[in-house]
Amino acid sequence: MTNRKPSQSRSPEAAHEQLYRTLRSRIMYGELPPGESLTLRGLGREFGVSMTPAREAVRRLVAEGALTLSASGRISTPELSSERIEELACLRALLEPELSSRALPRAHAALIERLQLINQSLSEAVNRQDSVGYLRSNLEFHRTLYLRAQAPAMLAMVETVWLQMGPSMRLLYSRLQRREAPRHHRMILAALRAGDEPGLRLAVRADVTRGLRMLAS
Amino acid sequence: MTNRKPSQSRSPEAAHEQLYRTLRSRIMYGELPPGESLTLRGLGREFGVSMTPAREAVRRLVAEGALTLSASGRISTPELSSERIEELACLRALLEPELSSRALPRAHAALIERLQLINQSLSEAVNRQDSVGYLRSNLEFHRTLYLRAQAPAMLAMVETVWLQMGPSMRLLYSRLQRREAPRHHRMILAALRAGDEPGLRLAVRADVTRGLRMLAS
DNA sequence: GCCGGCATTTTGTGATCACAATCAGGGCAT
DNA sequence: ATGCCCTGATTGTGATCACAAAATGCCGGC
Repeated sequence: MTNRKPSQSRSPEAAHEQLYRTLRSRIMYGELPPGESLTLRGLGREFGVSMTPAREAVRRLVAEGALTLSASGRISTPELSSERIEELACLRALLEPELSSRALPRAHAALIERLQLINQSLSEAVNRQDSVGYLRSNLEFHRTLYLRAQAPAMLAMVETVWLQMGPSMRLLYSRLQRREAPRHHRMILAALRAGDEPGLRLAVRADVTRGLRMLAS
Repeated sequence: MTNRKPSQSRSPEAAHEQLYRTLRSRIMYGELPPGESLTLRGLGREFGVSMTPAREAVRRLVAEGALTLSASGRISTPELSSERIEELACLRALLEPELSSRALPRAHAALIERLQLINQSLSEAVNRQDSVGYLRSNLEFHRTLYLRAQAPAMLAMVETVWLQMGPSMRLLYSRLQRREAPRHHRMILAALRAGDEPGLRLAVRADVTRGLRMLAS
C-alpha cells in the first residue's frame, strides 16, 4: 500500500486528539472496568488510524493517571487500592471546596438554574439505574459550578483526579445505587443561593466524601 | 540506510523515558526560561534518537503542563500569567500542608537530619547565587519530607505543580536572591521535632506562599 | 489430571518516510 | 523607507516497517 493520506488537516482536530477525548470520556465516566486491557493496534483499528496516534493518546492518558503501563508496557485501566482511593478522595475534598468558594461570587441565577437542570437528569439516571449516566451528570454538575471559578489549572487538576477514579467509581456506584438522589447537591444549591461560603464548602466536602464512605468493603 | 538497531532492551530504561526524565528535570529546576521553544528533531538529535521517542516524551510533558503546544503544534515552555501563578501557588498551599501533616507521625530523627543536610546545600546554593541549585535543593527538601507521607498520588500532583512553575520560578528567584537562607525551613524542622502539627502546617504554608509574594511585579 | 517447556502470536518500541502547514527571509512595488 | 508576497526551509503528524520481549496456546511427560 502506498503512503497516501486522504487529508491532513492540522488545526481543527488532530486524529490523536479525538481518540484521546473519546478514550478519556470512556474512562472518566466508568465505561471501562478496572483492569481492562487495551492495545495500540486495537485502538487504532477501532478508530481507523494507525498505531501512532493511538500511542500518543495513550501516552497522554498514562501521564494523567487514567491508564497504567505494566512493567512490560502493557496498557490497562488502573485497579486502585483502597489507600489510593482514599488519597484521591482526600484530594477532591481539598480542591473542590476551594473551587466552589471561588465560584460563589460569580454564581448568578442562570448558573443555578443550569445546575438544577443537570440535577434533574441526574435523578433520571438514578431511576434508570444508569451508573454511567449518573457519573456523567454528577461530574457535569461539579464541573459546571467550578468553571465559574475561573481557575483552569485547579479545575484541570480536579478533573485528573476524577479521571483516575473513573473505572473504580463505576463499581462503587453500581452497588450503592439507592434512590438517594442528589441530597448534597440540593444543599450546595441552597448555599449558592444564600451566598453562604462556609456552608457551600461544607456541602461540597460532604458530597465529595460521601462516595468515599462506601468503600470500606 | 537499513533499519538496523544496535539493541532493543525493553525493561531497563526505554529511550523515551530517559529523554523524559532529563527534560523534566531541566524544566522543573528552571534550566529553561519561559517561552523557550523546542523541536522534536532537535531533541532527537541531542539525545541521539529519532523523533518518535522525543514525541512521546514531549507529549507526556505537555499532558503534565510542563510544556505547551501552540495552535500550530509548536512546542515551548509555558509563559505563565500572574493569575496562573497565583493559582499554582494556591494549589501548593492547599496540598503541601496536608502532605507535611501526613508525614509528621512518620518523621524520625534520621529524616530530620537528612533535611538539615539538604538545607545546608541550599544555603550554599544561595551563597553561590546559583538559582538552579537553589531550586533543586528547595524542592528536594520538600520532596524528602512528603515522601514520608506515603501518599504517592498527592505527591505526584504537587510535583506536577512544581513542574508547571519551573521555568517561571527561575526568573522569580534569580531576582529576589537575598541572603535569606531557609528561614521557614528552620521553622518546619522545629515543628517536626516538636511534633506540632498546626505549627508544621503553618510553617509549610508560609514557606510555600513566600515565593508568591514576590510576583506583584 | 496437572504441570512444565516450546513454538506461535501478540504487542510495544523505535526508525524512517511522505506530506501539509507554518515560519523566516529576501526581493519587489509603491 | 515600508509594506507585501513569494519561495525555501523547518516542523509536527501520521503511516509503515523491523525487531525483541512478553503472552498465549499446545503438547508431551509425569
